[in-house]
Amino acid sequence: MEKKASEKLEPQLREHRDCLTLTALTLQHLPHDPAIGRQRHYPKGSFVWTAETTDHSLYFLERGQIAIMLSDDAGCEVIIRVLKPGEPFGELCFCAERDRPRKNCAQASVDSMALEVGFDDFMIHMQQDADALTSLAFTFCKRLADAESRIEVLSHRGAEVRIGRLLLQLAATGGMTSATRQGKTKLPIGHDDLARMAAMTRPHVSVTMGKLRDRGLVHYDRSNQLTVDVVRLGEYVNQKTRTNE
Amino acid sequence: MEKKASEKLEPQLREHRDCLTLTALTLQHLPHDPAIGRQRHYPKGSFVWTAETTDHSLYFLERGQIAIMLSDDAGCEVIIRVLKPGEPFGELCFCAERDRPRKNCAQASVDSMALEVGFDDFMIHMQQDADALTSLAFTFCKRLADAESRIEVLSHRGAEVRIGRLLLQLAATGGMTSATRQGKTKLPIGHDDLARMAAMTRPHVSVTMGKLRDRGLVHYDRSNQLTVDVVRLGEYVNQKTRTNE
DNA sequence: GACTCGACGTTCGCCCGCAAACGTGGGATT
DNA sequence: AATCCCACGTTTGCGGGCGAACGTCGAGTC
Repeated sequence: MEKKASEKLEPQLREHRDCLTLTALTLQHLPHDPAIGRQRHYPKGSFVWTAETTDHSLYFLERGQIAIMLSDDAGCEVIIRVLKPGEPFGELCFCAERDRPRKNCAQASVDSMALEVGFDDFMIHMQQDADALTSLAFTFCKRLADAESRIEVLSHRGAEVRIGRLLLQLAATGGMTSATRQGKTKLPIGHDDLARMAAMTRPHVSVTMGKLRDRGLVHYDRSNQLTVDVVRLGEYVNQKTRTNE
Repeated sequence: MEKKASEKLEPQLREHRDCLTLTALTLQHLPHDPAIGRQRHYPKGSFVWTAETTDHSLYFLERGQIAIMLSDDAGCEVIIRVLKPGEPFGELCFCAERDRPRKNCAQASVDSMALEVGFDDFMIHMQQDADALTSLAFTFCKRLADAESRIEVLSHRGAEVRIGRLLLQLAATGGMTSATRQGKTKLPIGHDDLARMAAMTRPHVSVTMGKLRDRGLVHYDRSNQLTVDVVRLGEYVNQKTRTNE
C-alpha cells in the first residue's frame, strides 16, 4: 500500500514512462558510424522540410526543438507534435502522406541540429537490428497514442474543455517531470503555441487560460512559467464534460 | 506517359496502397496454430472492450466490422477508426493509454468474429518473425498517418470544410476502390457515423451534406449510397480553406 | 397492405467562438 | 535609462454551430 498516492494519480502513466525510456527509438539506436548520415544545422525559424519538399528523409534531432505542423495553404498553423533531442522524425515510411494537396512541414522552434539519414540506409539497419526495429514499433505506438489524444482534444468544441484537455495531455507526455508537488506540472509553452495546438485563436486561448487561472486550476503570470494542477484540472474538465452531454 | 491520368489524380495514393498491401500486418502473419489465440464472437452492437475493461489483449478481426471510439463519460461518441477483416486492433502496446480518465472502446458495428491473442504470445512471435515485426511497424505508421489526417480534419471549424476533408480522407483510405469513374468513390457510411467521426451533430451533418450535394460534389439519396467526387470536392475544399484564412 | 423502425431532412433561437483592433507590461539590447 | 520587441490581456460585433423538437421517406416484418 506504500504506492497508494502515485497509483491513485497516474498508475498507467508511470508504467508508460518506463516503457518509453526502455523501448522508444532514439539516436542511440543508430550505429556510431559517421557515414550513416549527415549532420545539419537549422537556425531558429528555418524549415527542415516544407509542403513543397519532395525528397523524403529521416532525421534524428540532436539539439534544439523541432515542431511538426500542418502546412495550411496560408502557412503552417496547426502543430501536430513537438520533438525533443534524440527523437526521430520525418516521413518514417513512404505511406505517410496521401494524395491530399496538403502535407506537413517541420520547423525549428529554436536553433537546432539534426542528423539526416537516408531512408534506405535506415531500413537496412532496422532489418539488421531487431532491438532497433522493436523500438521503432514502440515509437510509432507512442505517437499513435499521442495523436489519438489530440483527436480527443479536438473533438471537444468548448474552449475550456478543449484547452484543459490539451494541457492535461501535454502534462502527461511532454511536461517537465520535476513537479513542485504531486500533481503540479510545469509546461514551458506560450499561449501562441497552445493556440496552434488546439486549433484556436490566440486571444481566445488567453481568455480561456485566464478563466482557468481564476479558478486556480493553472498558474502563470508574465514572469512565471505555466504550471498545471493536473488533479484539479482533470476533475474540472471531467465535470464540465459531463454536464455538457 | 501512359499512366498520366492516374498519376495526376493520386500518385502517392497508388504507391501507398501498394505499400499497405505488401507490408501491413494482417491475420496472415500469425502462425496457423490454434493455440495462438481464442476465437470470439461479437454480435452487432456488443463491445470487444469498454472503458471499464482492465485486461489488455490483442485482436485480429476475422469477419465483420469493429469501430474504435472514444468512450466519453456519456457513452462512446467519437469514432477514431473503423477496422476491416484481417486488421489487428487492441492495446497494441501497454503505452496506449495515459492517466486520463477516458479510454477508448471497441464496438462491433455488425456481427463480427475476432481472434483474441495474448500480448505476451504476440510479442514472442513478433521477436521471432522479423517480417511480421516490420509489418507491425508499417501498420503503426499507416495508422499514425490516418490519425494525423483526422487531426487535420478536426482542426477546421467550418462545417463544409470539416465534412469535406473527412470525406476526402475516407475516400483516400477506406473507400471502395471500385469507382464508377475516375475520381468518384463510393463510401458505405451514414450521416450518423460521419457525425461521430467529425465530432459534429447529426442534423448539422445532414445540413452540410445537403449543401455539398446541391453543389454536385457528392451524390446520394434515400436509396443510393454516398458517392464522393474526389476531384471537385478537393478543389472546393481547398478554395474554401484559402478564402477563410 | 398496415405496421414499425431507422435514416435523412428541417426549422429556430441561443450561445459561443472568431476576427479585429488596441492596450499593457517585462525583458533584452543599445 | 530609453528603446524595441514580444507575450499576454481585453473589448465588441458578428457569424455560425449546437441543441431540441419535429417532419418525411423507404425498407423490412407480419
